[in-house]
Amino acid sequence: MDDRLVRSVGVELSLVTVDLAIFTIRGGTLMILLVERGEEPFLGRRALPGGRVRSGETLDEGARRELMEETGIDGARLHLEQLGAYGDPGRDPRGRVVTVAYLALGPDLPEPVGGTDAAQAHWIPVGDVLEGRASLAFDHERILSDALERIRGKLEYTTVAAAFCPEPFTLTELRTVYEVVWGRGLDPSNFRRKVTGAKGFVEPTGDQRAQTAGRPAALYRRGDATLLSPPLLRSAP
Amino acid sequence: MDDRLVRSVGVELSLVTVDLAIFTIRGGTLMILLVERGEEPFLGRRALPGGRVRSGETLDEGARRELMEETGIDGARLHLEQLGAYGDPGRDPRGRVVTVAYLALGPDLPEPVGGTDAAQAHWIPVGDVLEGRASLAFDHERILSDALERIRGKLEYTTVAAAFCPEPFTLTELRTVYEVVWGRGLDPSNFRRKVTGAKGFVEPTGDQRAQTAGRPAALYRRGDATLLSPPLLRSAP
DNA sequence: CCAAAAGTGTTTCCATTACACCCATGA
DNA sequence: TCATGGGTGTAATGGAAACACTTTTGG
Repeated sequence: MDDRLVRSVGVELSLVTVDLAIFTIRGGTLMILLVERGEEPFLGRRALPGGRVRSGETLDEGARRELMEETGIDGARLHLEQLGAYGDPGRDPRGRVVTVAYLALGPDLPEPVGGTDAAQAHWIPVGDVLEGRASLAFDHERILSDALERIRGKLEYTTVAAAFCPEPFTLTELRTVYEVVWGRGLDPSNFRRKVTGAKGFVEPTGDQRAQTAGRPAALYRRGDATLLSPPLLRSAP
Repeated sequence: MDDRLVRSVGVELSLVTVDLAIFTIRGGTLMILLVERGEEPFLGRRALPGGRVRSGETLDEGARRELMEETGIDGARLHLEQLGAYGDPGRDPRGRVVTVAYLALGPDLPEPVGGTDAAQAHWIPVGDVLEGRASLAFDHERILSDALERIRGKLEYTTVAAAFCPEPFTLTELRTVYEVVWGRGLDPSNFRRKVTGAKGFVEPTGDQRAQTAGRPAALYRRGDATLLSPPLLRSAP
């Protein structure tokens, strides 16, 4: 985008983009999907997938389209919600770019096979980014930490945790979601009571899954409820 | 904004605005600050105050500036937080306008004396709008109801309720905030225990305030804490 | 002294915690 | 039969709900 061009039209216009913070859990680790930038600025640096919003689409539609284009993931299967707008004047060296960040959660998703964009997407442990072992383009680290904080909070009073589990799932798998996101162990028996007692959180399928060892676990699918009340608090009392 | 102009520059550019949902409580009623539009589209219709984001400022700064310009309120004294971005293609008949909505809460604020804009701002009961007795421009009714739902939720697990109270305040005043926003009565004695027991929610000033009748109430000011844990749930159990 | 509003005490109830224990399966 | 993980039972804890009761003021 040419900054002079924008000034010439008389009113301040901005480029509006969507950026996606897509999370999944693989092997007991919380992962974020990042692309390697194929152009300036921040060429070669990792970034959240995203792109321009097109003229006919809503912001949500733009987010789903970018999700598909950059990662090959069908947004219909994911939990997708808006996180917020980020528009500091200095966040993009090319000029004013306002981005609307989205938060997406999905069950163990495949390693994306190069989207239509040249950029290749990869799953990276969230810890690697937050502890400084990988630095992101633009203000994407800020977006990532806001997204993570949002998830941590939402696990308390909603049923979104189930969005991380491929159906059908066991209660241990669901509990692992909480443990990985909160970085804290939960008592299996109390967790079970809470989840099965909350109407509409999970529905038993009636089937079981055999493990390599131990008693087979009952299988569940997601229920209709989205809110969890009373909440399941993360604070250790 | 001229739609053809925007198309002519080759990439999709948008007008980015901020809109403010500013709430206060006056006389036991939750009020929202609305302006009467002085220009097309929606001329004469009520709308949330707001305006264009300027090139050098952050979104937050733009929100505070518009707050000052349109209402004469100094944003430093208010709780102000971003609500989210609204960018449906049809939301403004002039073309694509993405707005970043902000939520502001303040203690019984004065009736604004006409800002720099021609539009005059007035406090309107939120109920009048939500029950259809006043209809708003653009998608501002949607923004208003999202803002209200955000406040209702935030009262549960944060101390923002105190932002509605002019300091110093009594616990009855603080409780009234909850009752007005939630539309439900709370037990005064249990409320008192909860609030005074939560570290950093309110600090006693040591003073008292005499009422027209009854025992004088102790006065408090806001404490340092922003989070309230365990939360104060709105659901009647 | 009475009404009104602030503030305290107490009992009951319910959810969560912590932890002991039982169950079902593979090796 | 033993190790392993799934699942149940239960007593102790702590917060919240309900409501009776006391205190302090103005009329």
